Amino acid sequence: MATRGDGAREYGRDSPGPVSINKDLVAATSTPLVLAILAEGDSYGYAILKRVRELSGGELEWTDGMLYPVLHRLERSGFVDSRWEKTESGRRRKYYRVTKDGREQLADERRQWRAVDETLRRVWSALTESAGGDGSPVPLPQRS
Amino acid sequence: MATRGDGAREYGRDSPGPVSINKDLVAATSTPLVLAILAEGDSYGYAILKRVRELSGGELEWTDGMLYPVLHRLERSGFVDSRWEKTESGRRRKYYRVTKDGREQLADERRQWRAVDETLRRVWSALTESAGGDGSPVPLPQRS
DNA sequence: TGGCAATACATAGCAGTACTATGTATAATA
DNA sequence: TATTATACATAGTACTGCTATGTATTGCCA
Repeated sequence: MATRGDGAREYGRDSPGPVSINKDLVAATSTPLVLAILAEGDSYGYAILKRVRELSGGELEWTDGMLYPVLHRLERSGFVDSRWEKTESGRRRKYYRVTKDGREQLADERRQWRAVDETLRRVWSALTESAGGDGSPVPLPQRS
Repeated sequence: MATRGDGAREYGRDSPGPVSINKDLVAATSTPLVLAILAEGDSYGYAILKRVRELSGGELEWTDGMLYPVLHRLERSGFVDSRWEKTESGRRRKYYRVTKDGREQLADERRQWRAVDETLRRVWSALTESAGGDGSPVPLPQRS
């Protein structure tokens, strides 16, 4: 059974603001975030989903349908490998583990993120003076 | 004439490391970065390209072929509007100006970026202890 | 005066892919 | 016995980003 379609509403309700992250940003985040979570220790799909929710304070709501393809892609790329395990209760789980290549990839993703983040901060900082720190409509400071 | 295909190499050479930002991250950056640059003041394609290079210290190398579609999309979405102008020398330029909706969108993009950035920082900070601050292979700290 | 680089904008066309919707299955719980 | 939570998987397509390519003018240098 897939999450979302109904479930998401419930969890998102009480978070500071239902920010709802756009497609592109979600896509840009998935690889570094999954690799980083796996770098904390081996894990499996469902647990990763919960960890993402936890780390983001409920702001990021990934569906299982979007996570598994990411995991498969990472495996095809050699950044993670997987093994099946069985809990005492009999439930099967596929555990993922980050490889050496995966750690290198993670380091590279961080470098990229940093480069972009610094660029954005640089251009935003100038704007911030007129805005109230974070966003909000901005009272048209232009003279042109 | 389109940039890149040869040009990029030249500019990228002396930057700290040719980071080369991946597709997804570039896609996630384009809207907030263009809107922010226009929020500094009205501008046009070629100048925006140079401003991106400048702001990123040469790390981000956008081509004109990818910028113009972004500009057109922003205009279709009502986040910017445009006007033709002519320089003294006779060269025509299309100036873009961020609209009120565009400023709201920019604020929202910043909120999203912040949410995601904080999530990544949270999970990365734990990893950083074992790594050398930024990236580099990481000496396998796991006990499992 | 010829040629190249820089400036300036535009888009066809397709390759690539992210996600929704949907499926299966078991354990726990009410 | 019905529902929720746990657990994984993928077909199919809707979407879109970018490369490659086109046009045109100005300025510079040899």
